[in-house]
Amino acid sequence: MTIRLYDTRDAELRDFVPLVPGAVSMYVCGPTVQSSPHVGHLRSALNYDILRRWFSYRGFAVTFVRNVTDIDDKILANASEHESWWALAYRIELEFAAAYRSLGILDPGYEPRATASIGQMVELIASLIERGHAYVATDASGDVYFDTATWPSYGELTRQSREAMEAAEDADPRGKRDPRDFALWKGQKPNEPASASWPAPWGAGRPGWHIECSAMAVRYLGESFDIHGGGLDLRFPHHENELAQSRAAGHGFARYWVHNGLVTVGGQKMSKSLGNSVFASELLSEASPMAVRYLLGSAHYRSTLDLGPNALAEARAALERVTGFVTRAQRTLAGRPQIADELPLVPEGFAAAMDDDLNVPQALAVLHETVGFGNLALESRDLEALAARAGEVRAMVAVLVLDSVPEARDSNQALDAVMQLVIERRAAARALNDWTTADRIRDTLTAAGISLEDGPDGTHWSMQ
RNA sequence: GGUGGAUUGGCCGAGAGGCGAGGCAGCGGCCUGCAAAGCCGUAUACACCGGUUCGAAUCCGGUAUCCACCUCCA
Repeated sequence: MTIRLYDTRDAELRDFVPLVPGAVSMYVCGPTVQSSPHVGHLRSALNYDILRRWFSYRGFAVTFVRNVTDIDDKILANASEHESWWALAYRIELEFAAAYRSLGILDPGYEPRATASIGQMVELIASLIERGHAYVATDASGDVYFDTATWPSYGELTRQSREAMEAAEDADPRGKRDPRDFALWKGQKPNEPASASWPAPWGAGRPGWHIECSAMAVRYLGESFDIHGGGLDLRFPHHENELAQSRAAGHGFARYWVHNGLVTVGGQKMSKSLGNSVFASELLSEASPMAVRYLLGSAHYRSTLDLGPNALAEARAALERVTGFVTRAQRTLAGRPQIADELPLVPEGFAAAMDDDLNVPQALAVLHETVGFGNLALESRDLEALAARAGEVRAMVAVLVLDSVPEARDSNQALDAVMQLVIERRAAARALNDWTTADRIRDTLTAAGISLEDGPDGTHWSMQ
C-alpha cells in the first residue's frame, strides 16, 4: 500500500514516504480570522480532514497542525470602535470552529494562534537578518523585508523566474530594495493600537503573514516535516515566501506541498468585491452537514468545484441513496449478530481510489456501486450478501463521515410510539380498501415533513 | 506579459491509448391499491483543427474559450 499525493513543487504525483516511518506531520494554513467562514474555507478544511482521516485509517500516526492567523492588516482594518481587533479575531475564530465541528471536521491536534508565537517569529527574522537574507527597511518604517535577490531559488514552488515576476502596479516601494521583496515584520504605525505591537530588536511592530506560518510550522512540527497544505490561492505569494524564508533560515521545511482547488459560484471565485460568497452558515441552514460533506467531496480536491443551483439538491439525493440503503439493511438484518459491531475493511477499489491522490469522487463511485449490489441483495433476500455489502457501505461511510444522520429517528422514542399508532390506523384503513383515508394520512404526514414507505415488511416512516 | 489549470452526455463529475466510473434529472418496464423507495433497460459524451497509432476523449502540435495566481484571499 502506497499513498500517492500530487506535490505542487514537483508538479507531479509522488509516492508518499514519511520522514518518520508510520507517522505523518501535517501543517495546514488555517484562516485569517477577519470575516465569517465561506464555502471555500469549508472545502479546504474538509479536504485535509479527509486526508488526515485516510492516513489514520491506513495506520499512520498523524500530527495535524492548523493555525489561526489572528493578527493581520485586514483584521485591524475590520476592527471598529466597538470591537477591538482581538475581539473580532476571536469571535470569527469561534465561528470557524463551530462551522468545522458541525461538518464533522476533527479538531486539529493543535491549533496555534499566530499571536502566541511572536517570539519564534522574531527569532526567525533575526536569523534571516544575520544570514544576510533580510534587512531592516531603508526608510523609517521599522519594517523588515526578505531580500529575494539573495535567494536564487525564489519562485521554485510555482516555477516562476524572479525576473518574470511583475510588481503590483500600484506597489508602494516603501523601504524595499526591490519591489519583489516581502515584509517579514511591519513596524508599528501611529494609528495602530498598541495591543497589536510587539517588541523586536529592530523596533516594535507585528509579524508579516508569511513568517507566521514558517515560525509556527517549525515550532510545532520541527525544521522538516511531511506535508504542507492550503488553498490553491495561497501558492503565491504565501507559500512561495514561506518556502523561501524557511529554507533561507536553514530549515528543510515541508516535503510535500498539497493545494486544494477553489470553490466557484457561477464559474467565478467567491470574492467580496463580487459579493458572491456563499457563507458556511447559509449552506448549513439549507442542508444536513452530511449532505454538505458529500457535496464538497464530490469533486476531486484539486479540481475547481462550482456551486451550481442544483448542487446541494443533487448531493442530498445522492447521499439519500446511501443512507436509505443503510437504514433498510439495518432493518432487514436486525437481530443478526454479525452486522452489529466491528466494521469490515473498506473495499479494495475504495482504498485504491483514496490512496491515489485522495480520489474521493472515485471512492464515492465505489460506494454507490456497493449500495447497488446491496440493494440487489435486499431485493433477492440474500441476507449473507446483504450483510456483507451493508458492512462495506458502513465502513466507507465511516471513513468519509457521511453517517451521522439517521440516528435522530431511533433516539426519538416518543415520536416513534405516536407514529406506530398512526401507521396502525392507516394499515387498518388499507385493510378495508379505504384508500381515501390511507392516502389522507400519508399526505398529511408528507406535508408535515414525514414520509411513509410501504414495503414488503410493513410501513416505515422517516423525517426530512 | 509571466506561471499554472480547465473544456467530458440535459446537469454535476471521475477516468484515461482499445472494455462507455458514479450520481442527479429524463424515458420505458418490473414491483406497488396508488405513491415512495428499489430493481431492470435506456446516451452516436469527451471544445475545435491537424498529426502519431492497427486503434486517440486519452499522446504530440496548433487554435479558441474560460479560470486562478503574479506581494499579503482556503
